[in-house]
Amino acid sequence: MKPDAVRGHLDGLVLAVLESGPRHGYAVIEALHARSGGALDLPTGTVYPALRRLERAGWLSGAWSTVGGRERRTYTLTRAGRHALALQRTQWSEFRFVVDAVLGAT
Amino acid sequence: MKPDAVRGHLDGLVLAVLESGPRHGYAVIEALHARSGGALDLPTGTVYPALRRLERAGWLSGAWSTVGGRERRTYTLTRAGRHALALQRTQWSEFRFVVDAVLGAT
DNA sequence: AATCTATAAGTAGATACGCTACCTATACAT
DNA sequence: ATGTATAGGTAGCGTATCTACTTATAGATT
Repeated sequence: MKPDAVRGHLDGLVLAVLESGPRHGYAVIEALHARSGGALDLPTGTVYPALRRLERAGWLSGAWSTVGGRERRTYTLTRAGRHALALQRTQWSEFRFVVDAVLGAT
Repeated sequence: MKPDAVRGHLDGLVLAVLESGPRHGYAVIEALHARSGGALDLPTGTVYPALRRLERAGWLSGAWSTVGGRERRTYTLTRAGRHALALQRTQWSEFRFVVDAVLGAT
């Protein structure tokens, strides 16, 4: 997987793994890794800023807690986030269709 | 189609429309538009620099000609370009699979 | 005791690339 | 004379992702 491929699609991916329940950043990275069959191994420097960005956008709400002596920031999908996720899915669907058509996905 | 979606995938799209034969830049834009069912309407400021970049990479070879009083730069897919296109296709295939898996393309 | 690994959060800065907004020019239709 | 389609291009912006780094705790290993 070339580095820049996820660009423009990361938001949807992050929102999707938070759909099944709240997670903290590190767990989001692990979930992306797991659900992609190991293909996605995104660095913290990519995911943490993305989570903050999505929080600023009102799609996630973040809350601090302490678990096992470690600080965690747990993110929960907001109602707006659910709508955003739905939009991301339709946009992905359209994009996939377009690229398939042009690329000649035989 | 949101602006940045094609990022990281444009090269493959351009190479793909040149697979069926040489085209000049303007015709590449039109071909992308047509083959995407109108979804892709990429500005010259996106496509022209991309063509130059692909030429520098050795994937295209460009040549000037004059048709109907207008200057044209016609781009032809090189052998390396064909290999690059094949690679782009497999990478797209993988990427699509991964995003589908994470996004839960139900 | 010291070191390593896993877990957990983050920031700073660089890079790349697509986009916006321009400019130039010819042919042809209005 | 103006507008539209065709054809080429550049300059600079924005920003999302990546690289590389820091800080910290818990537990395992040496």
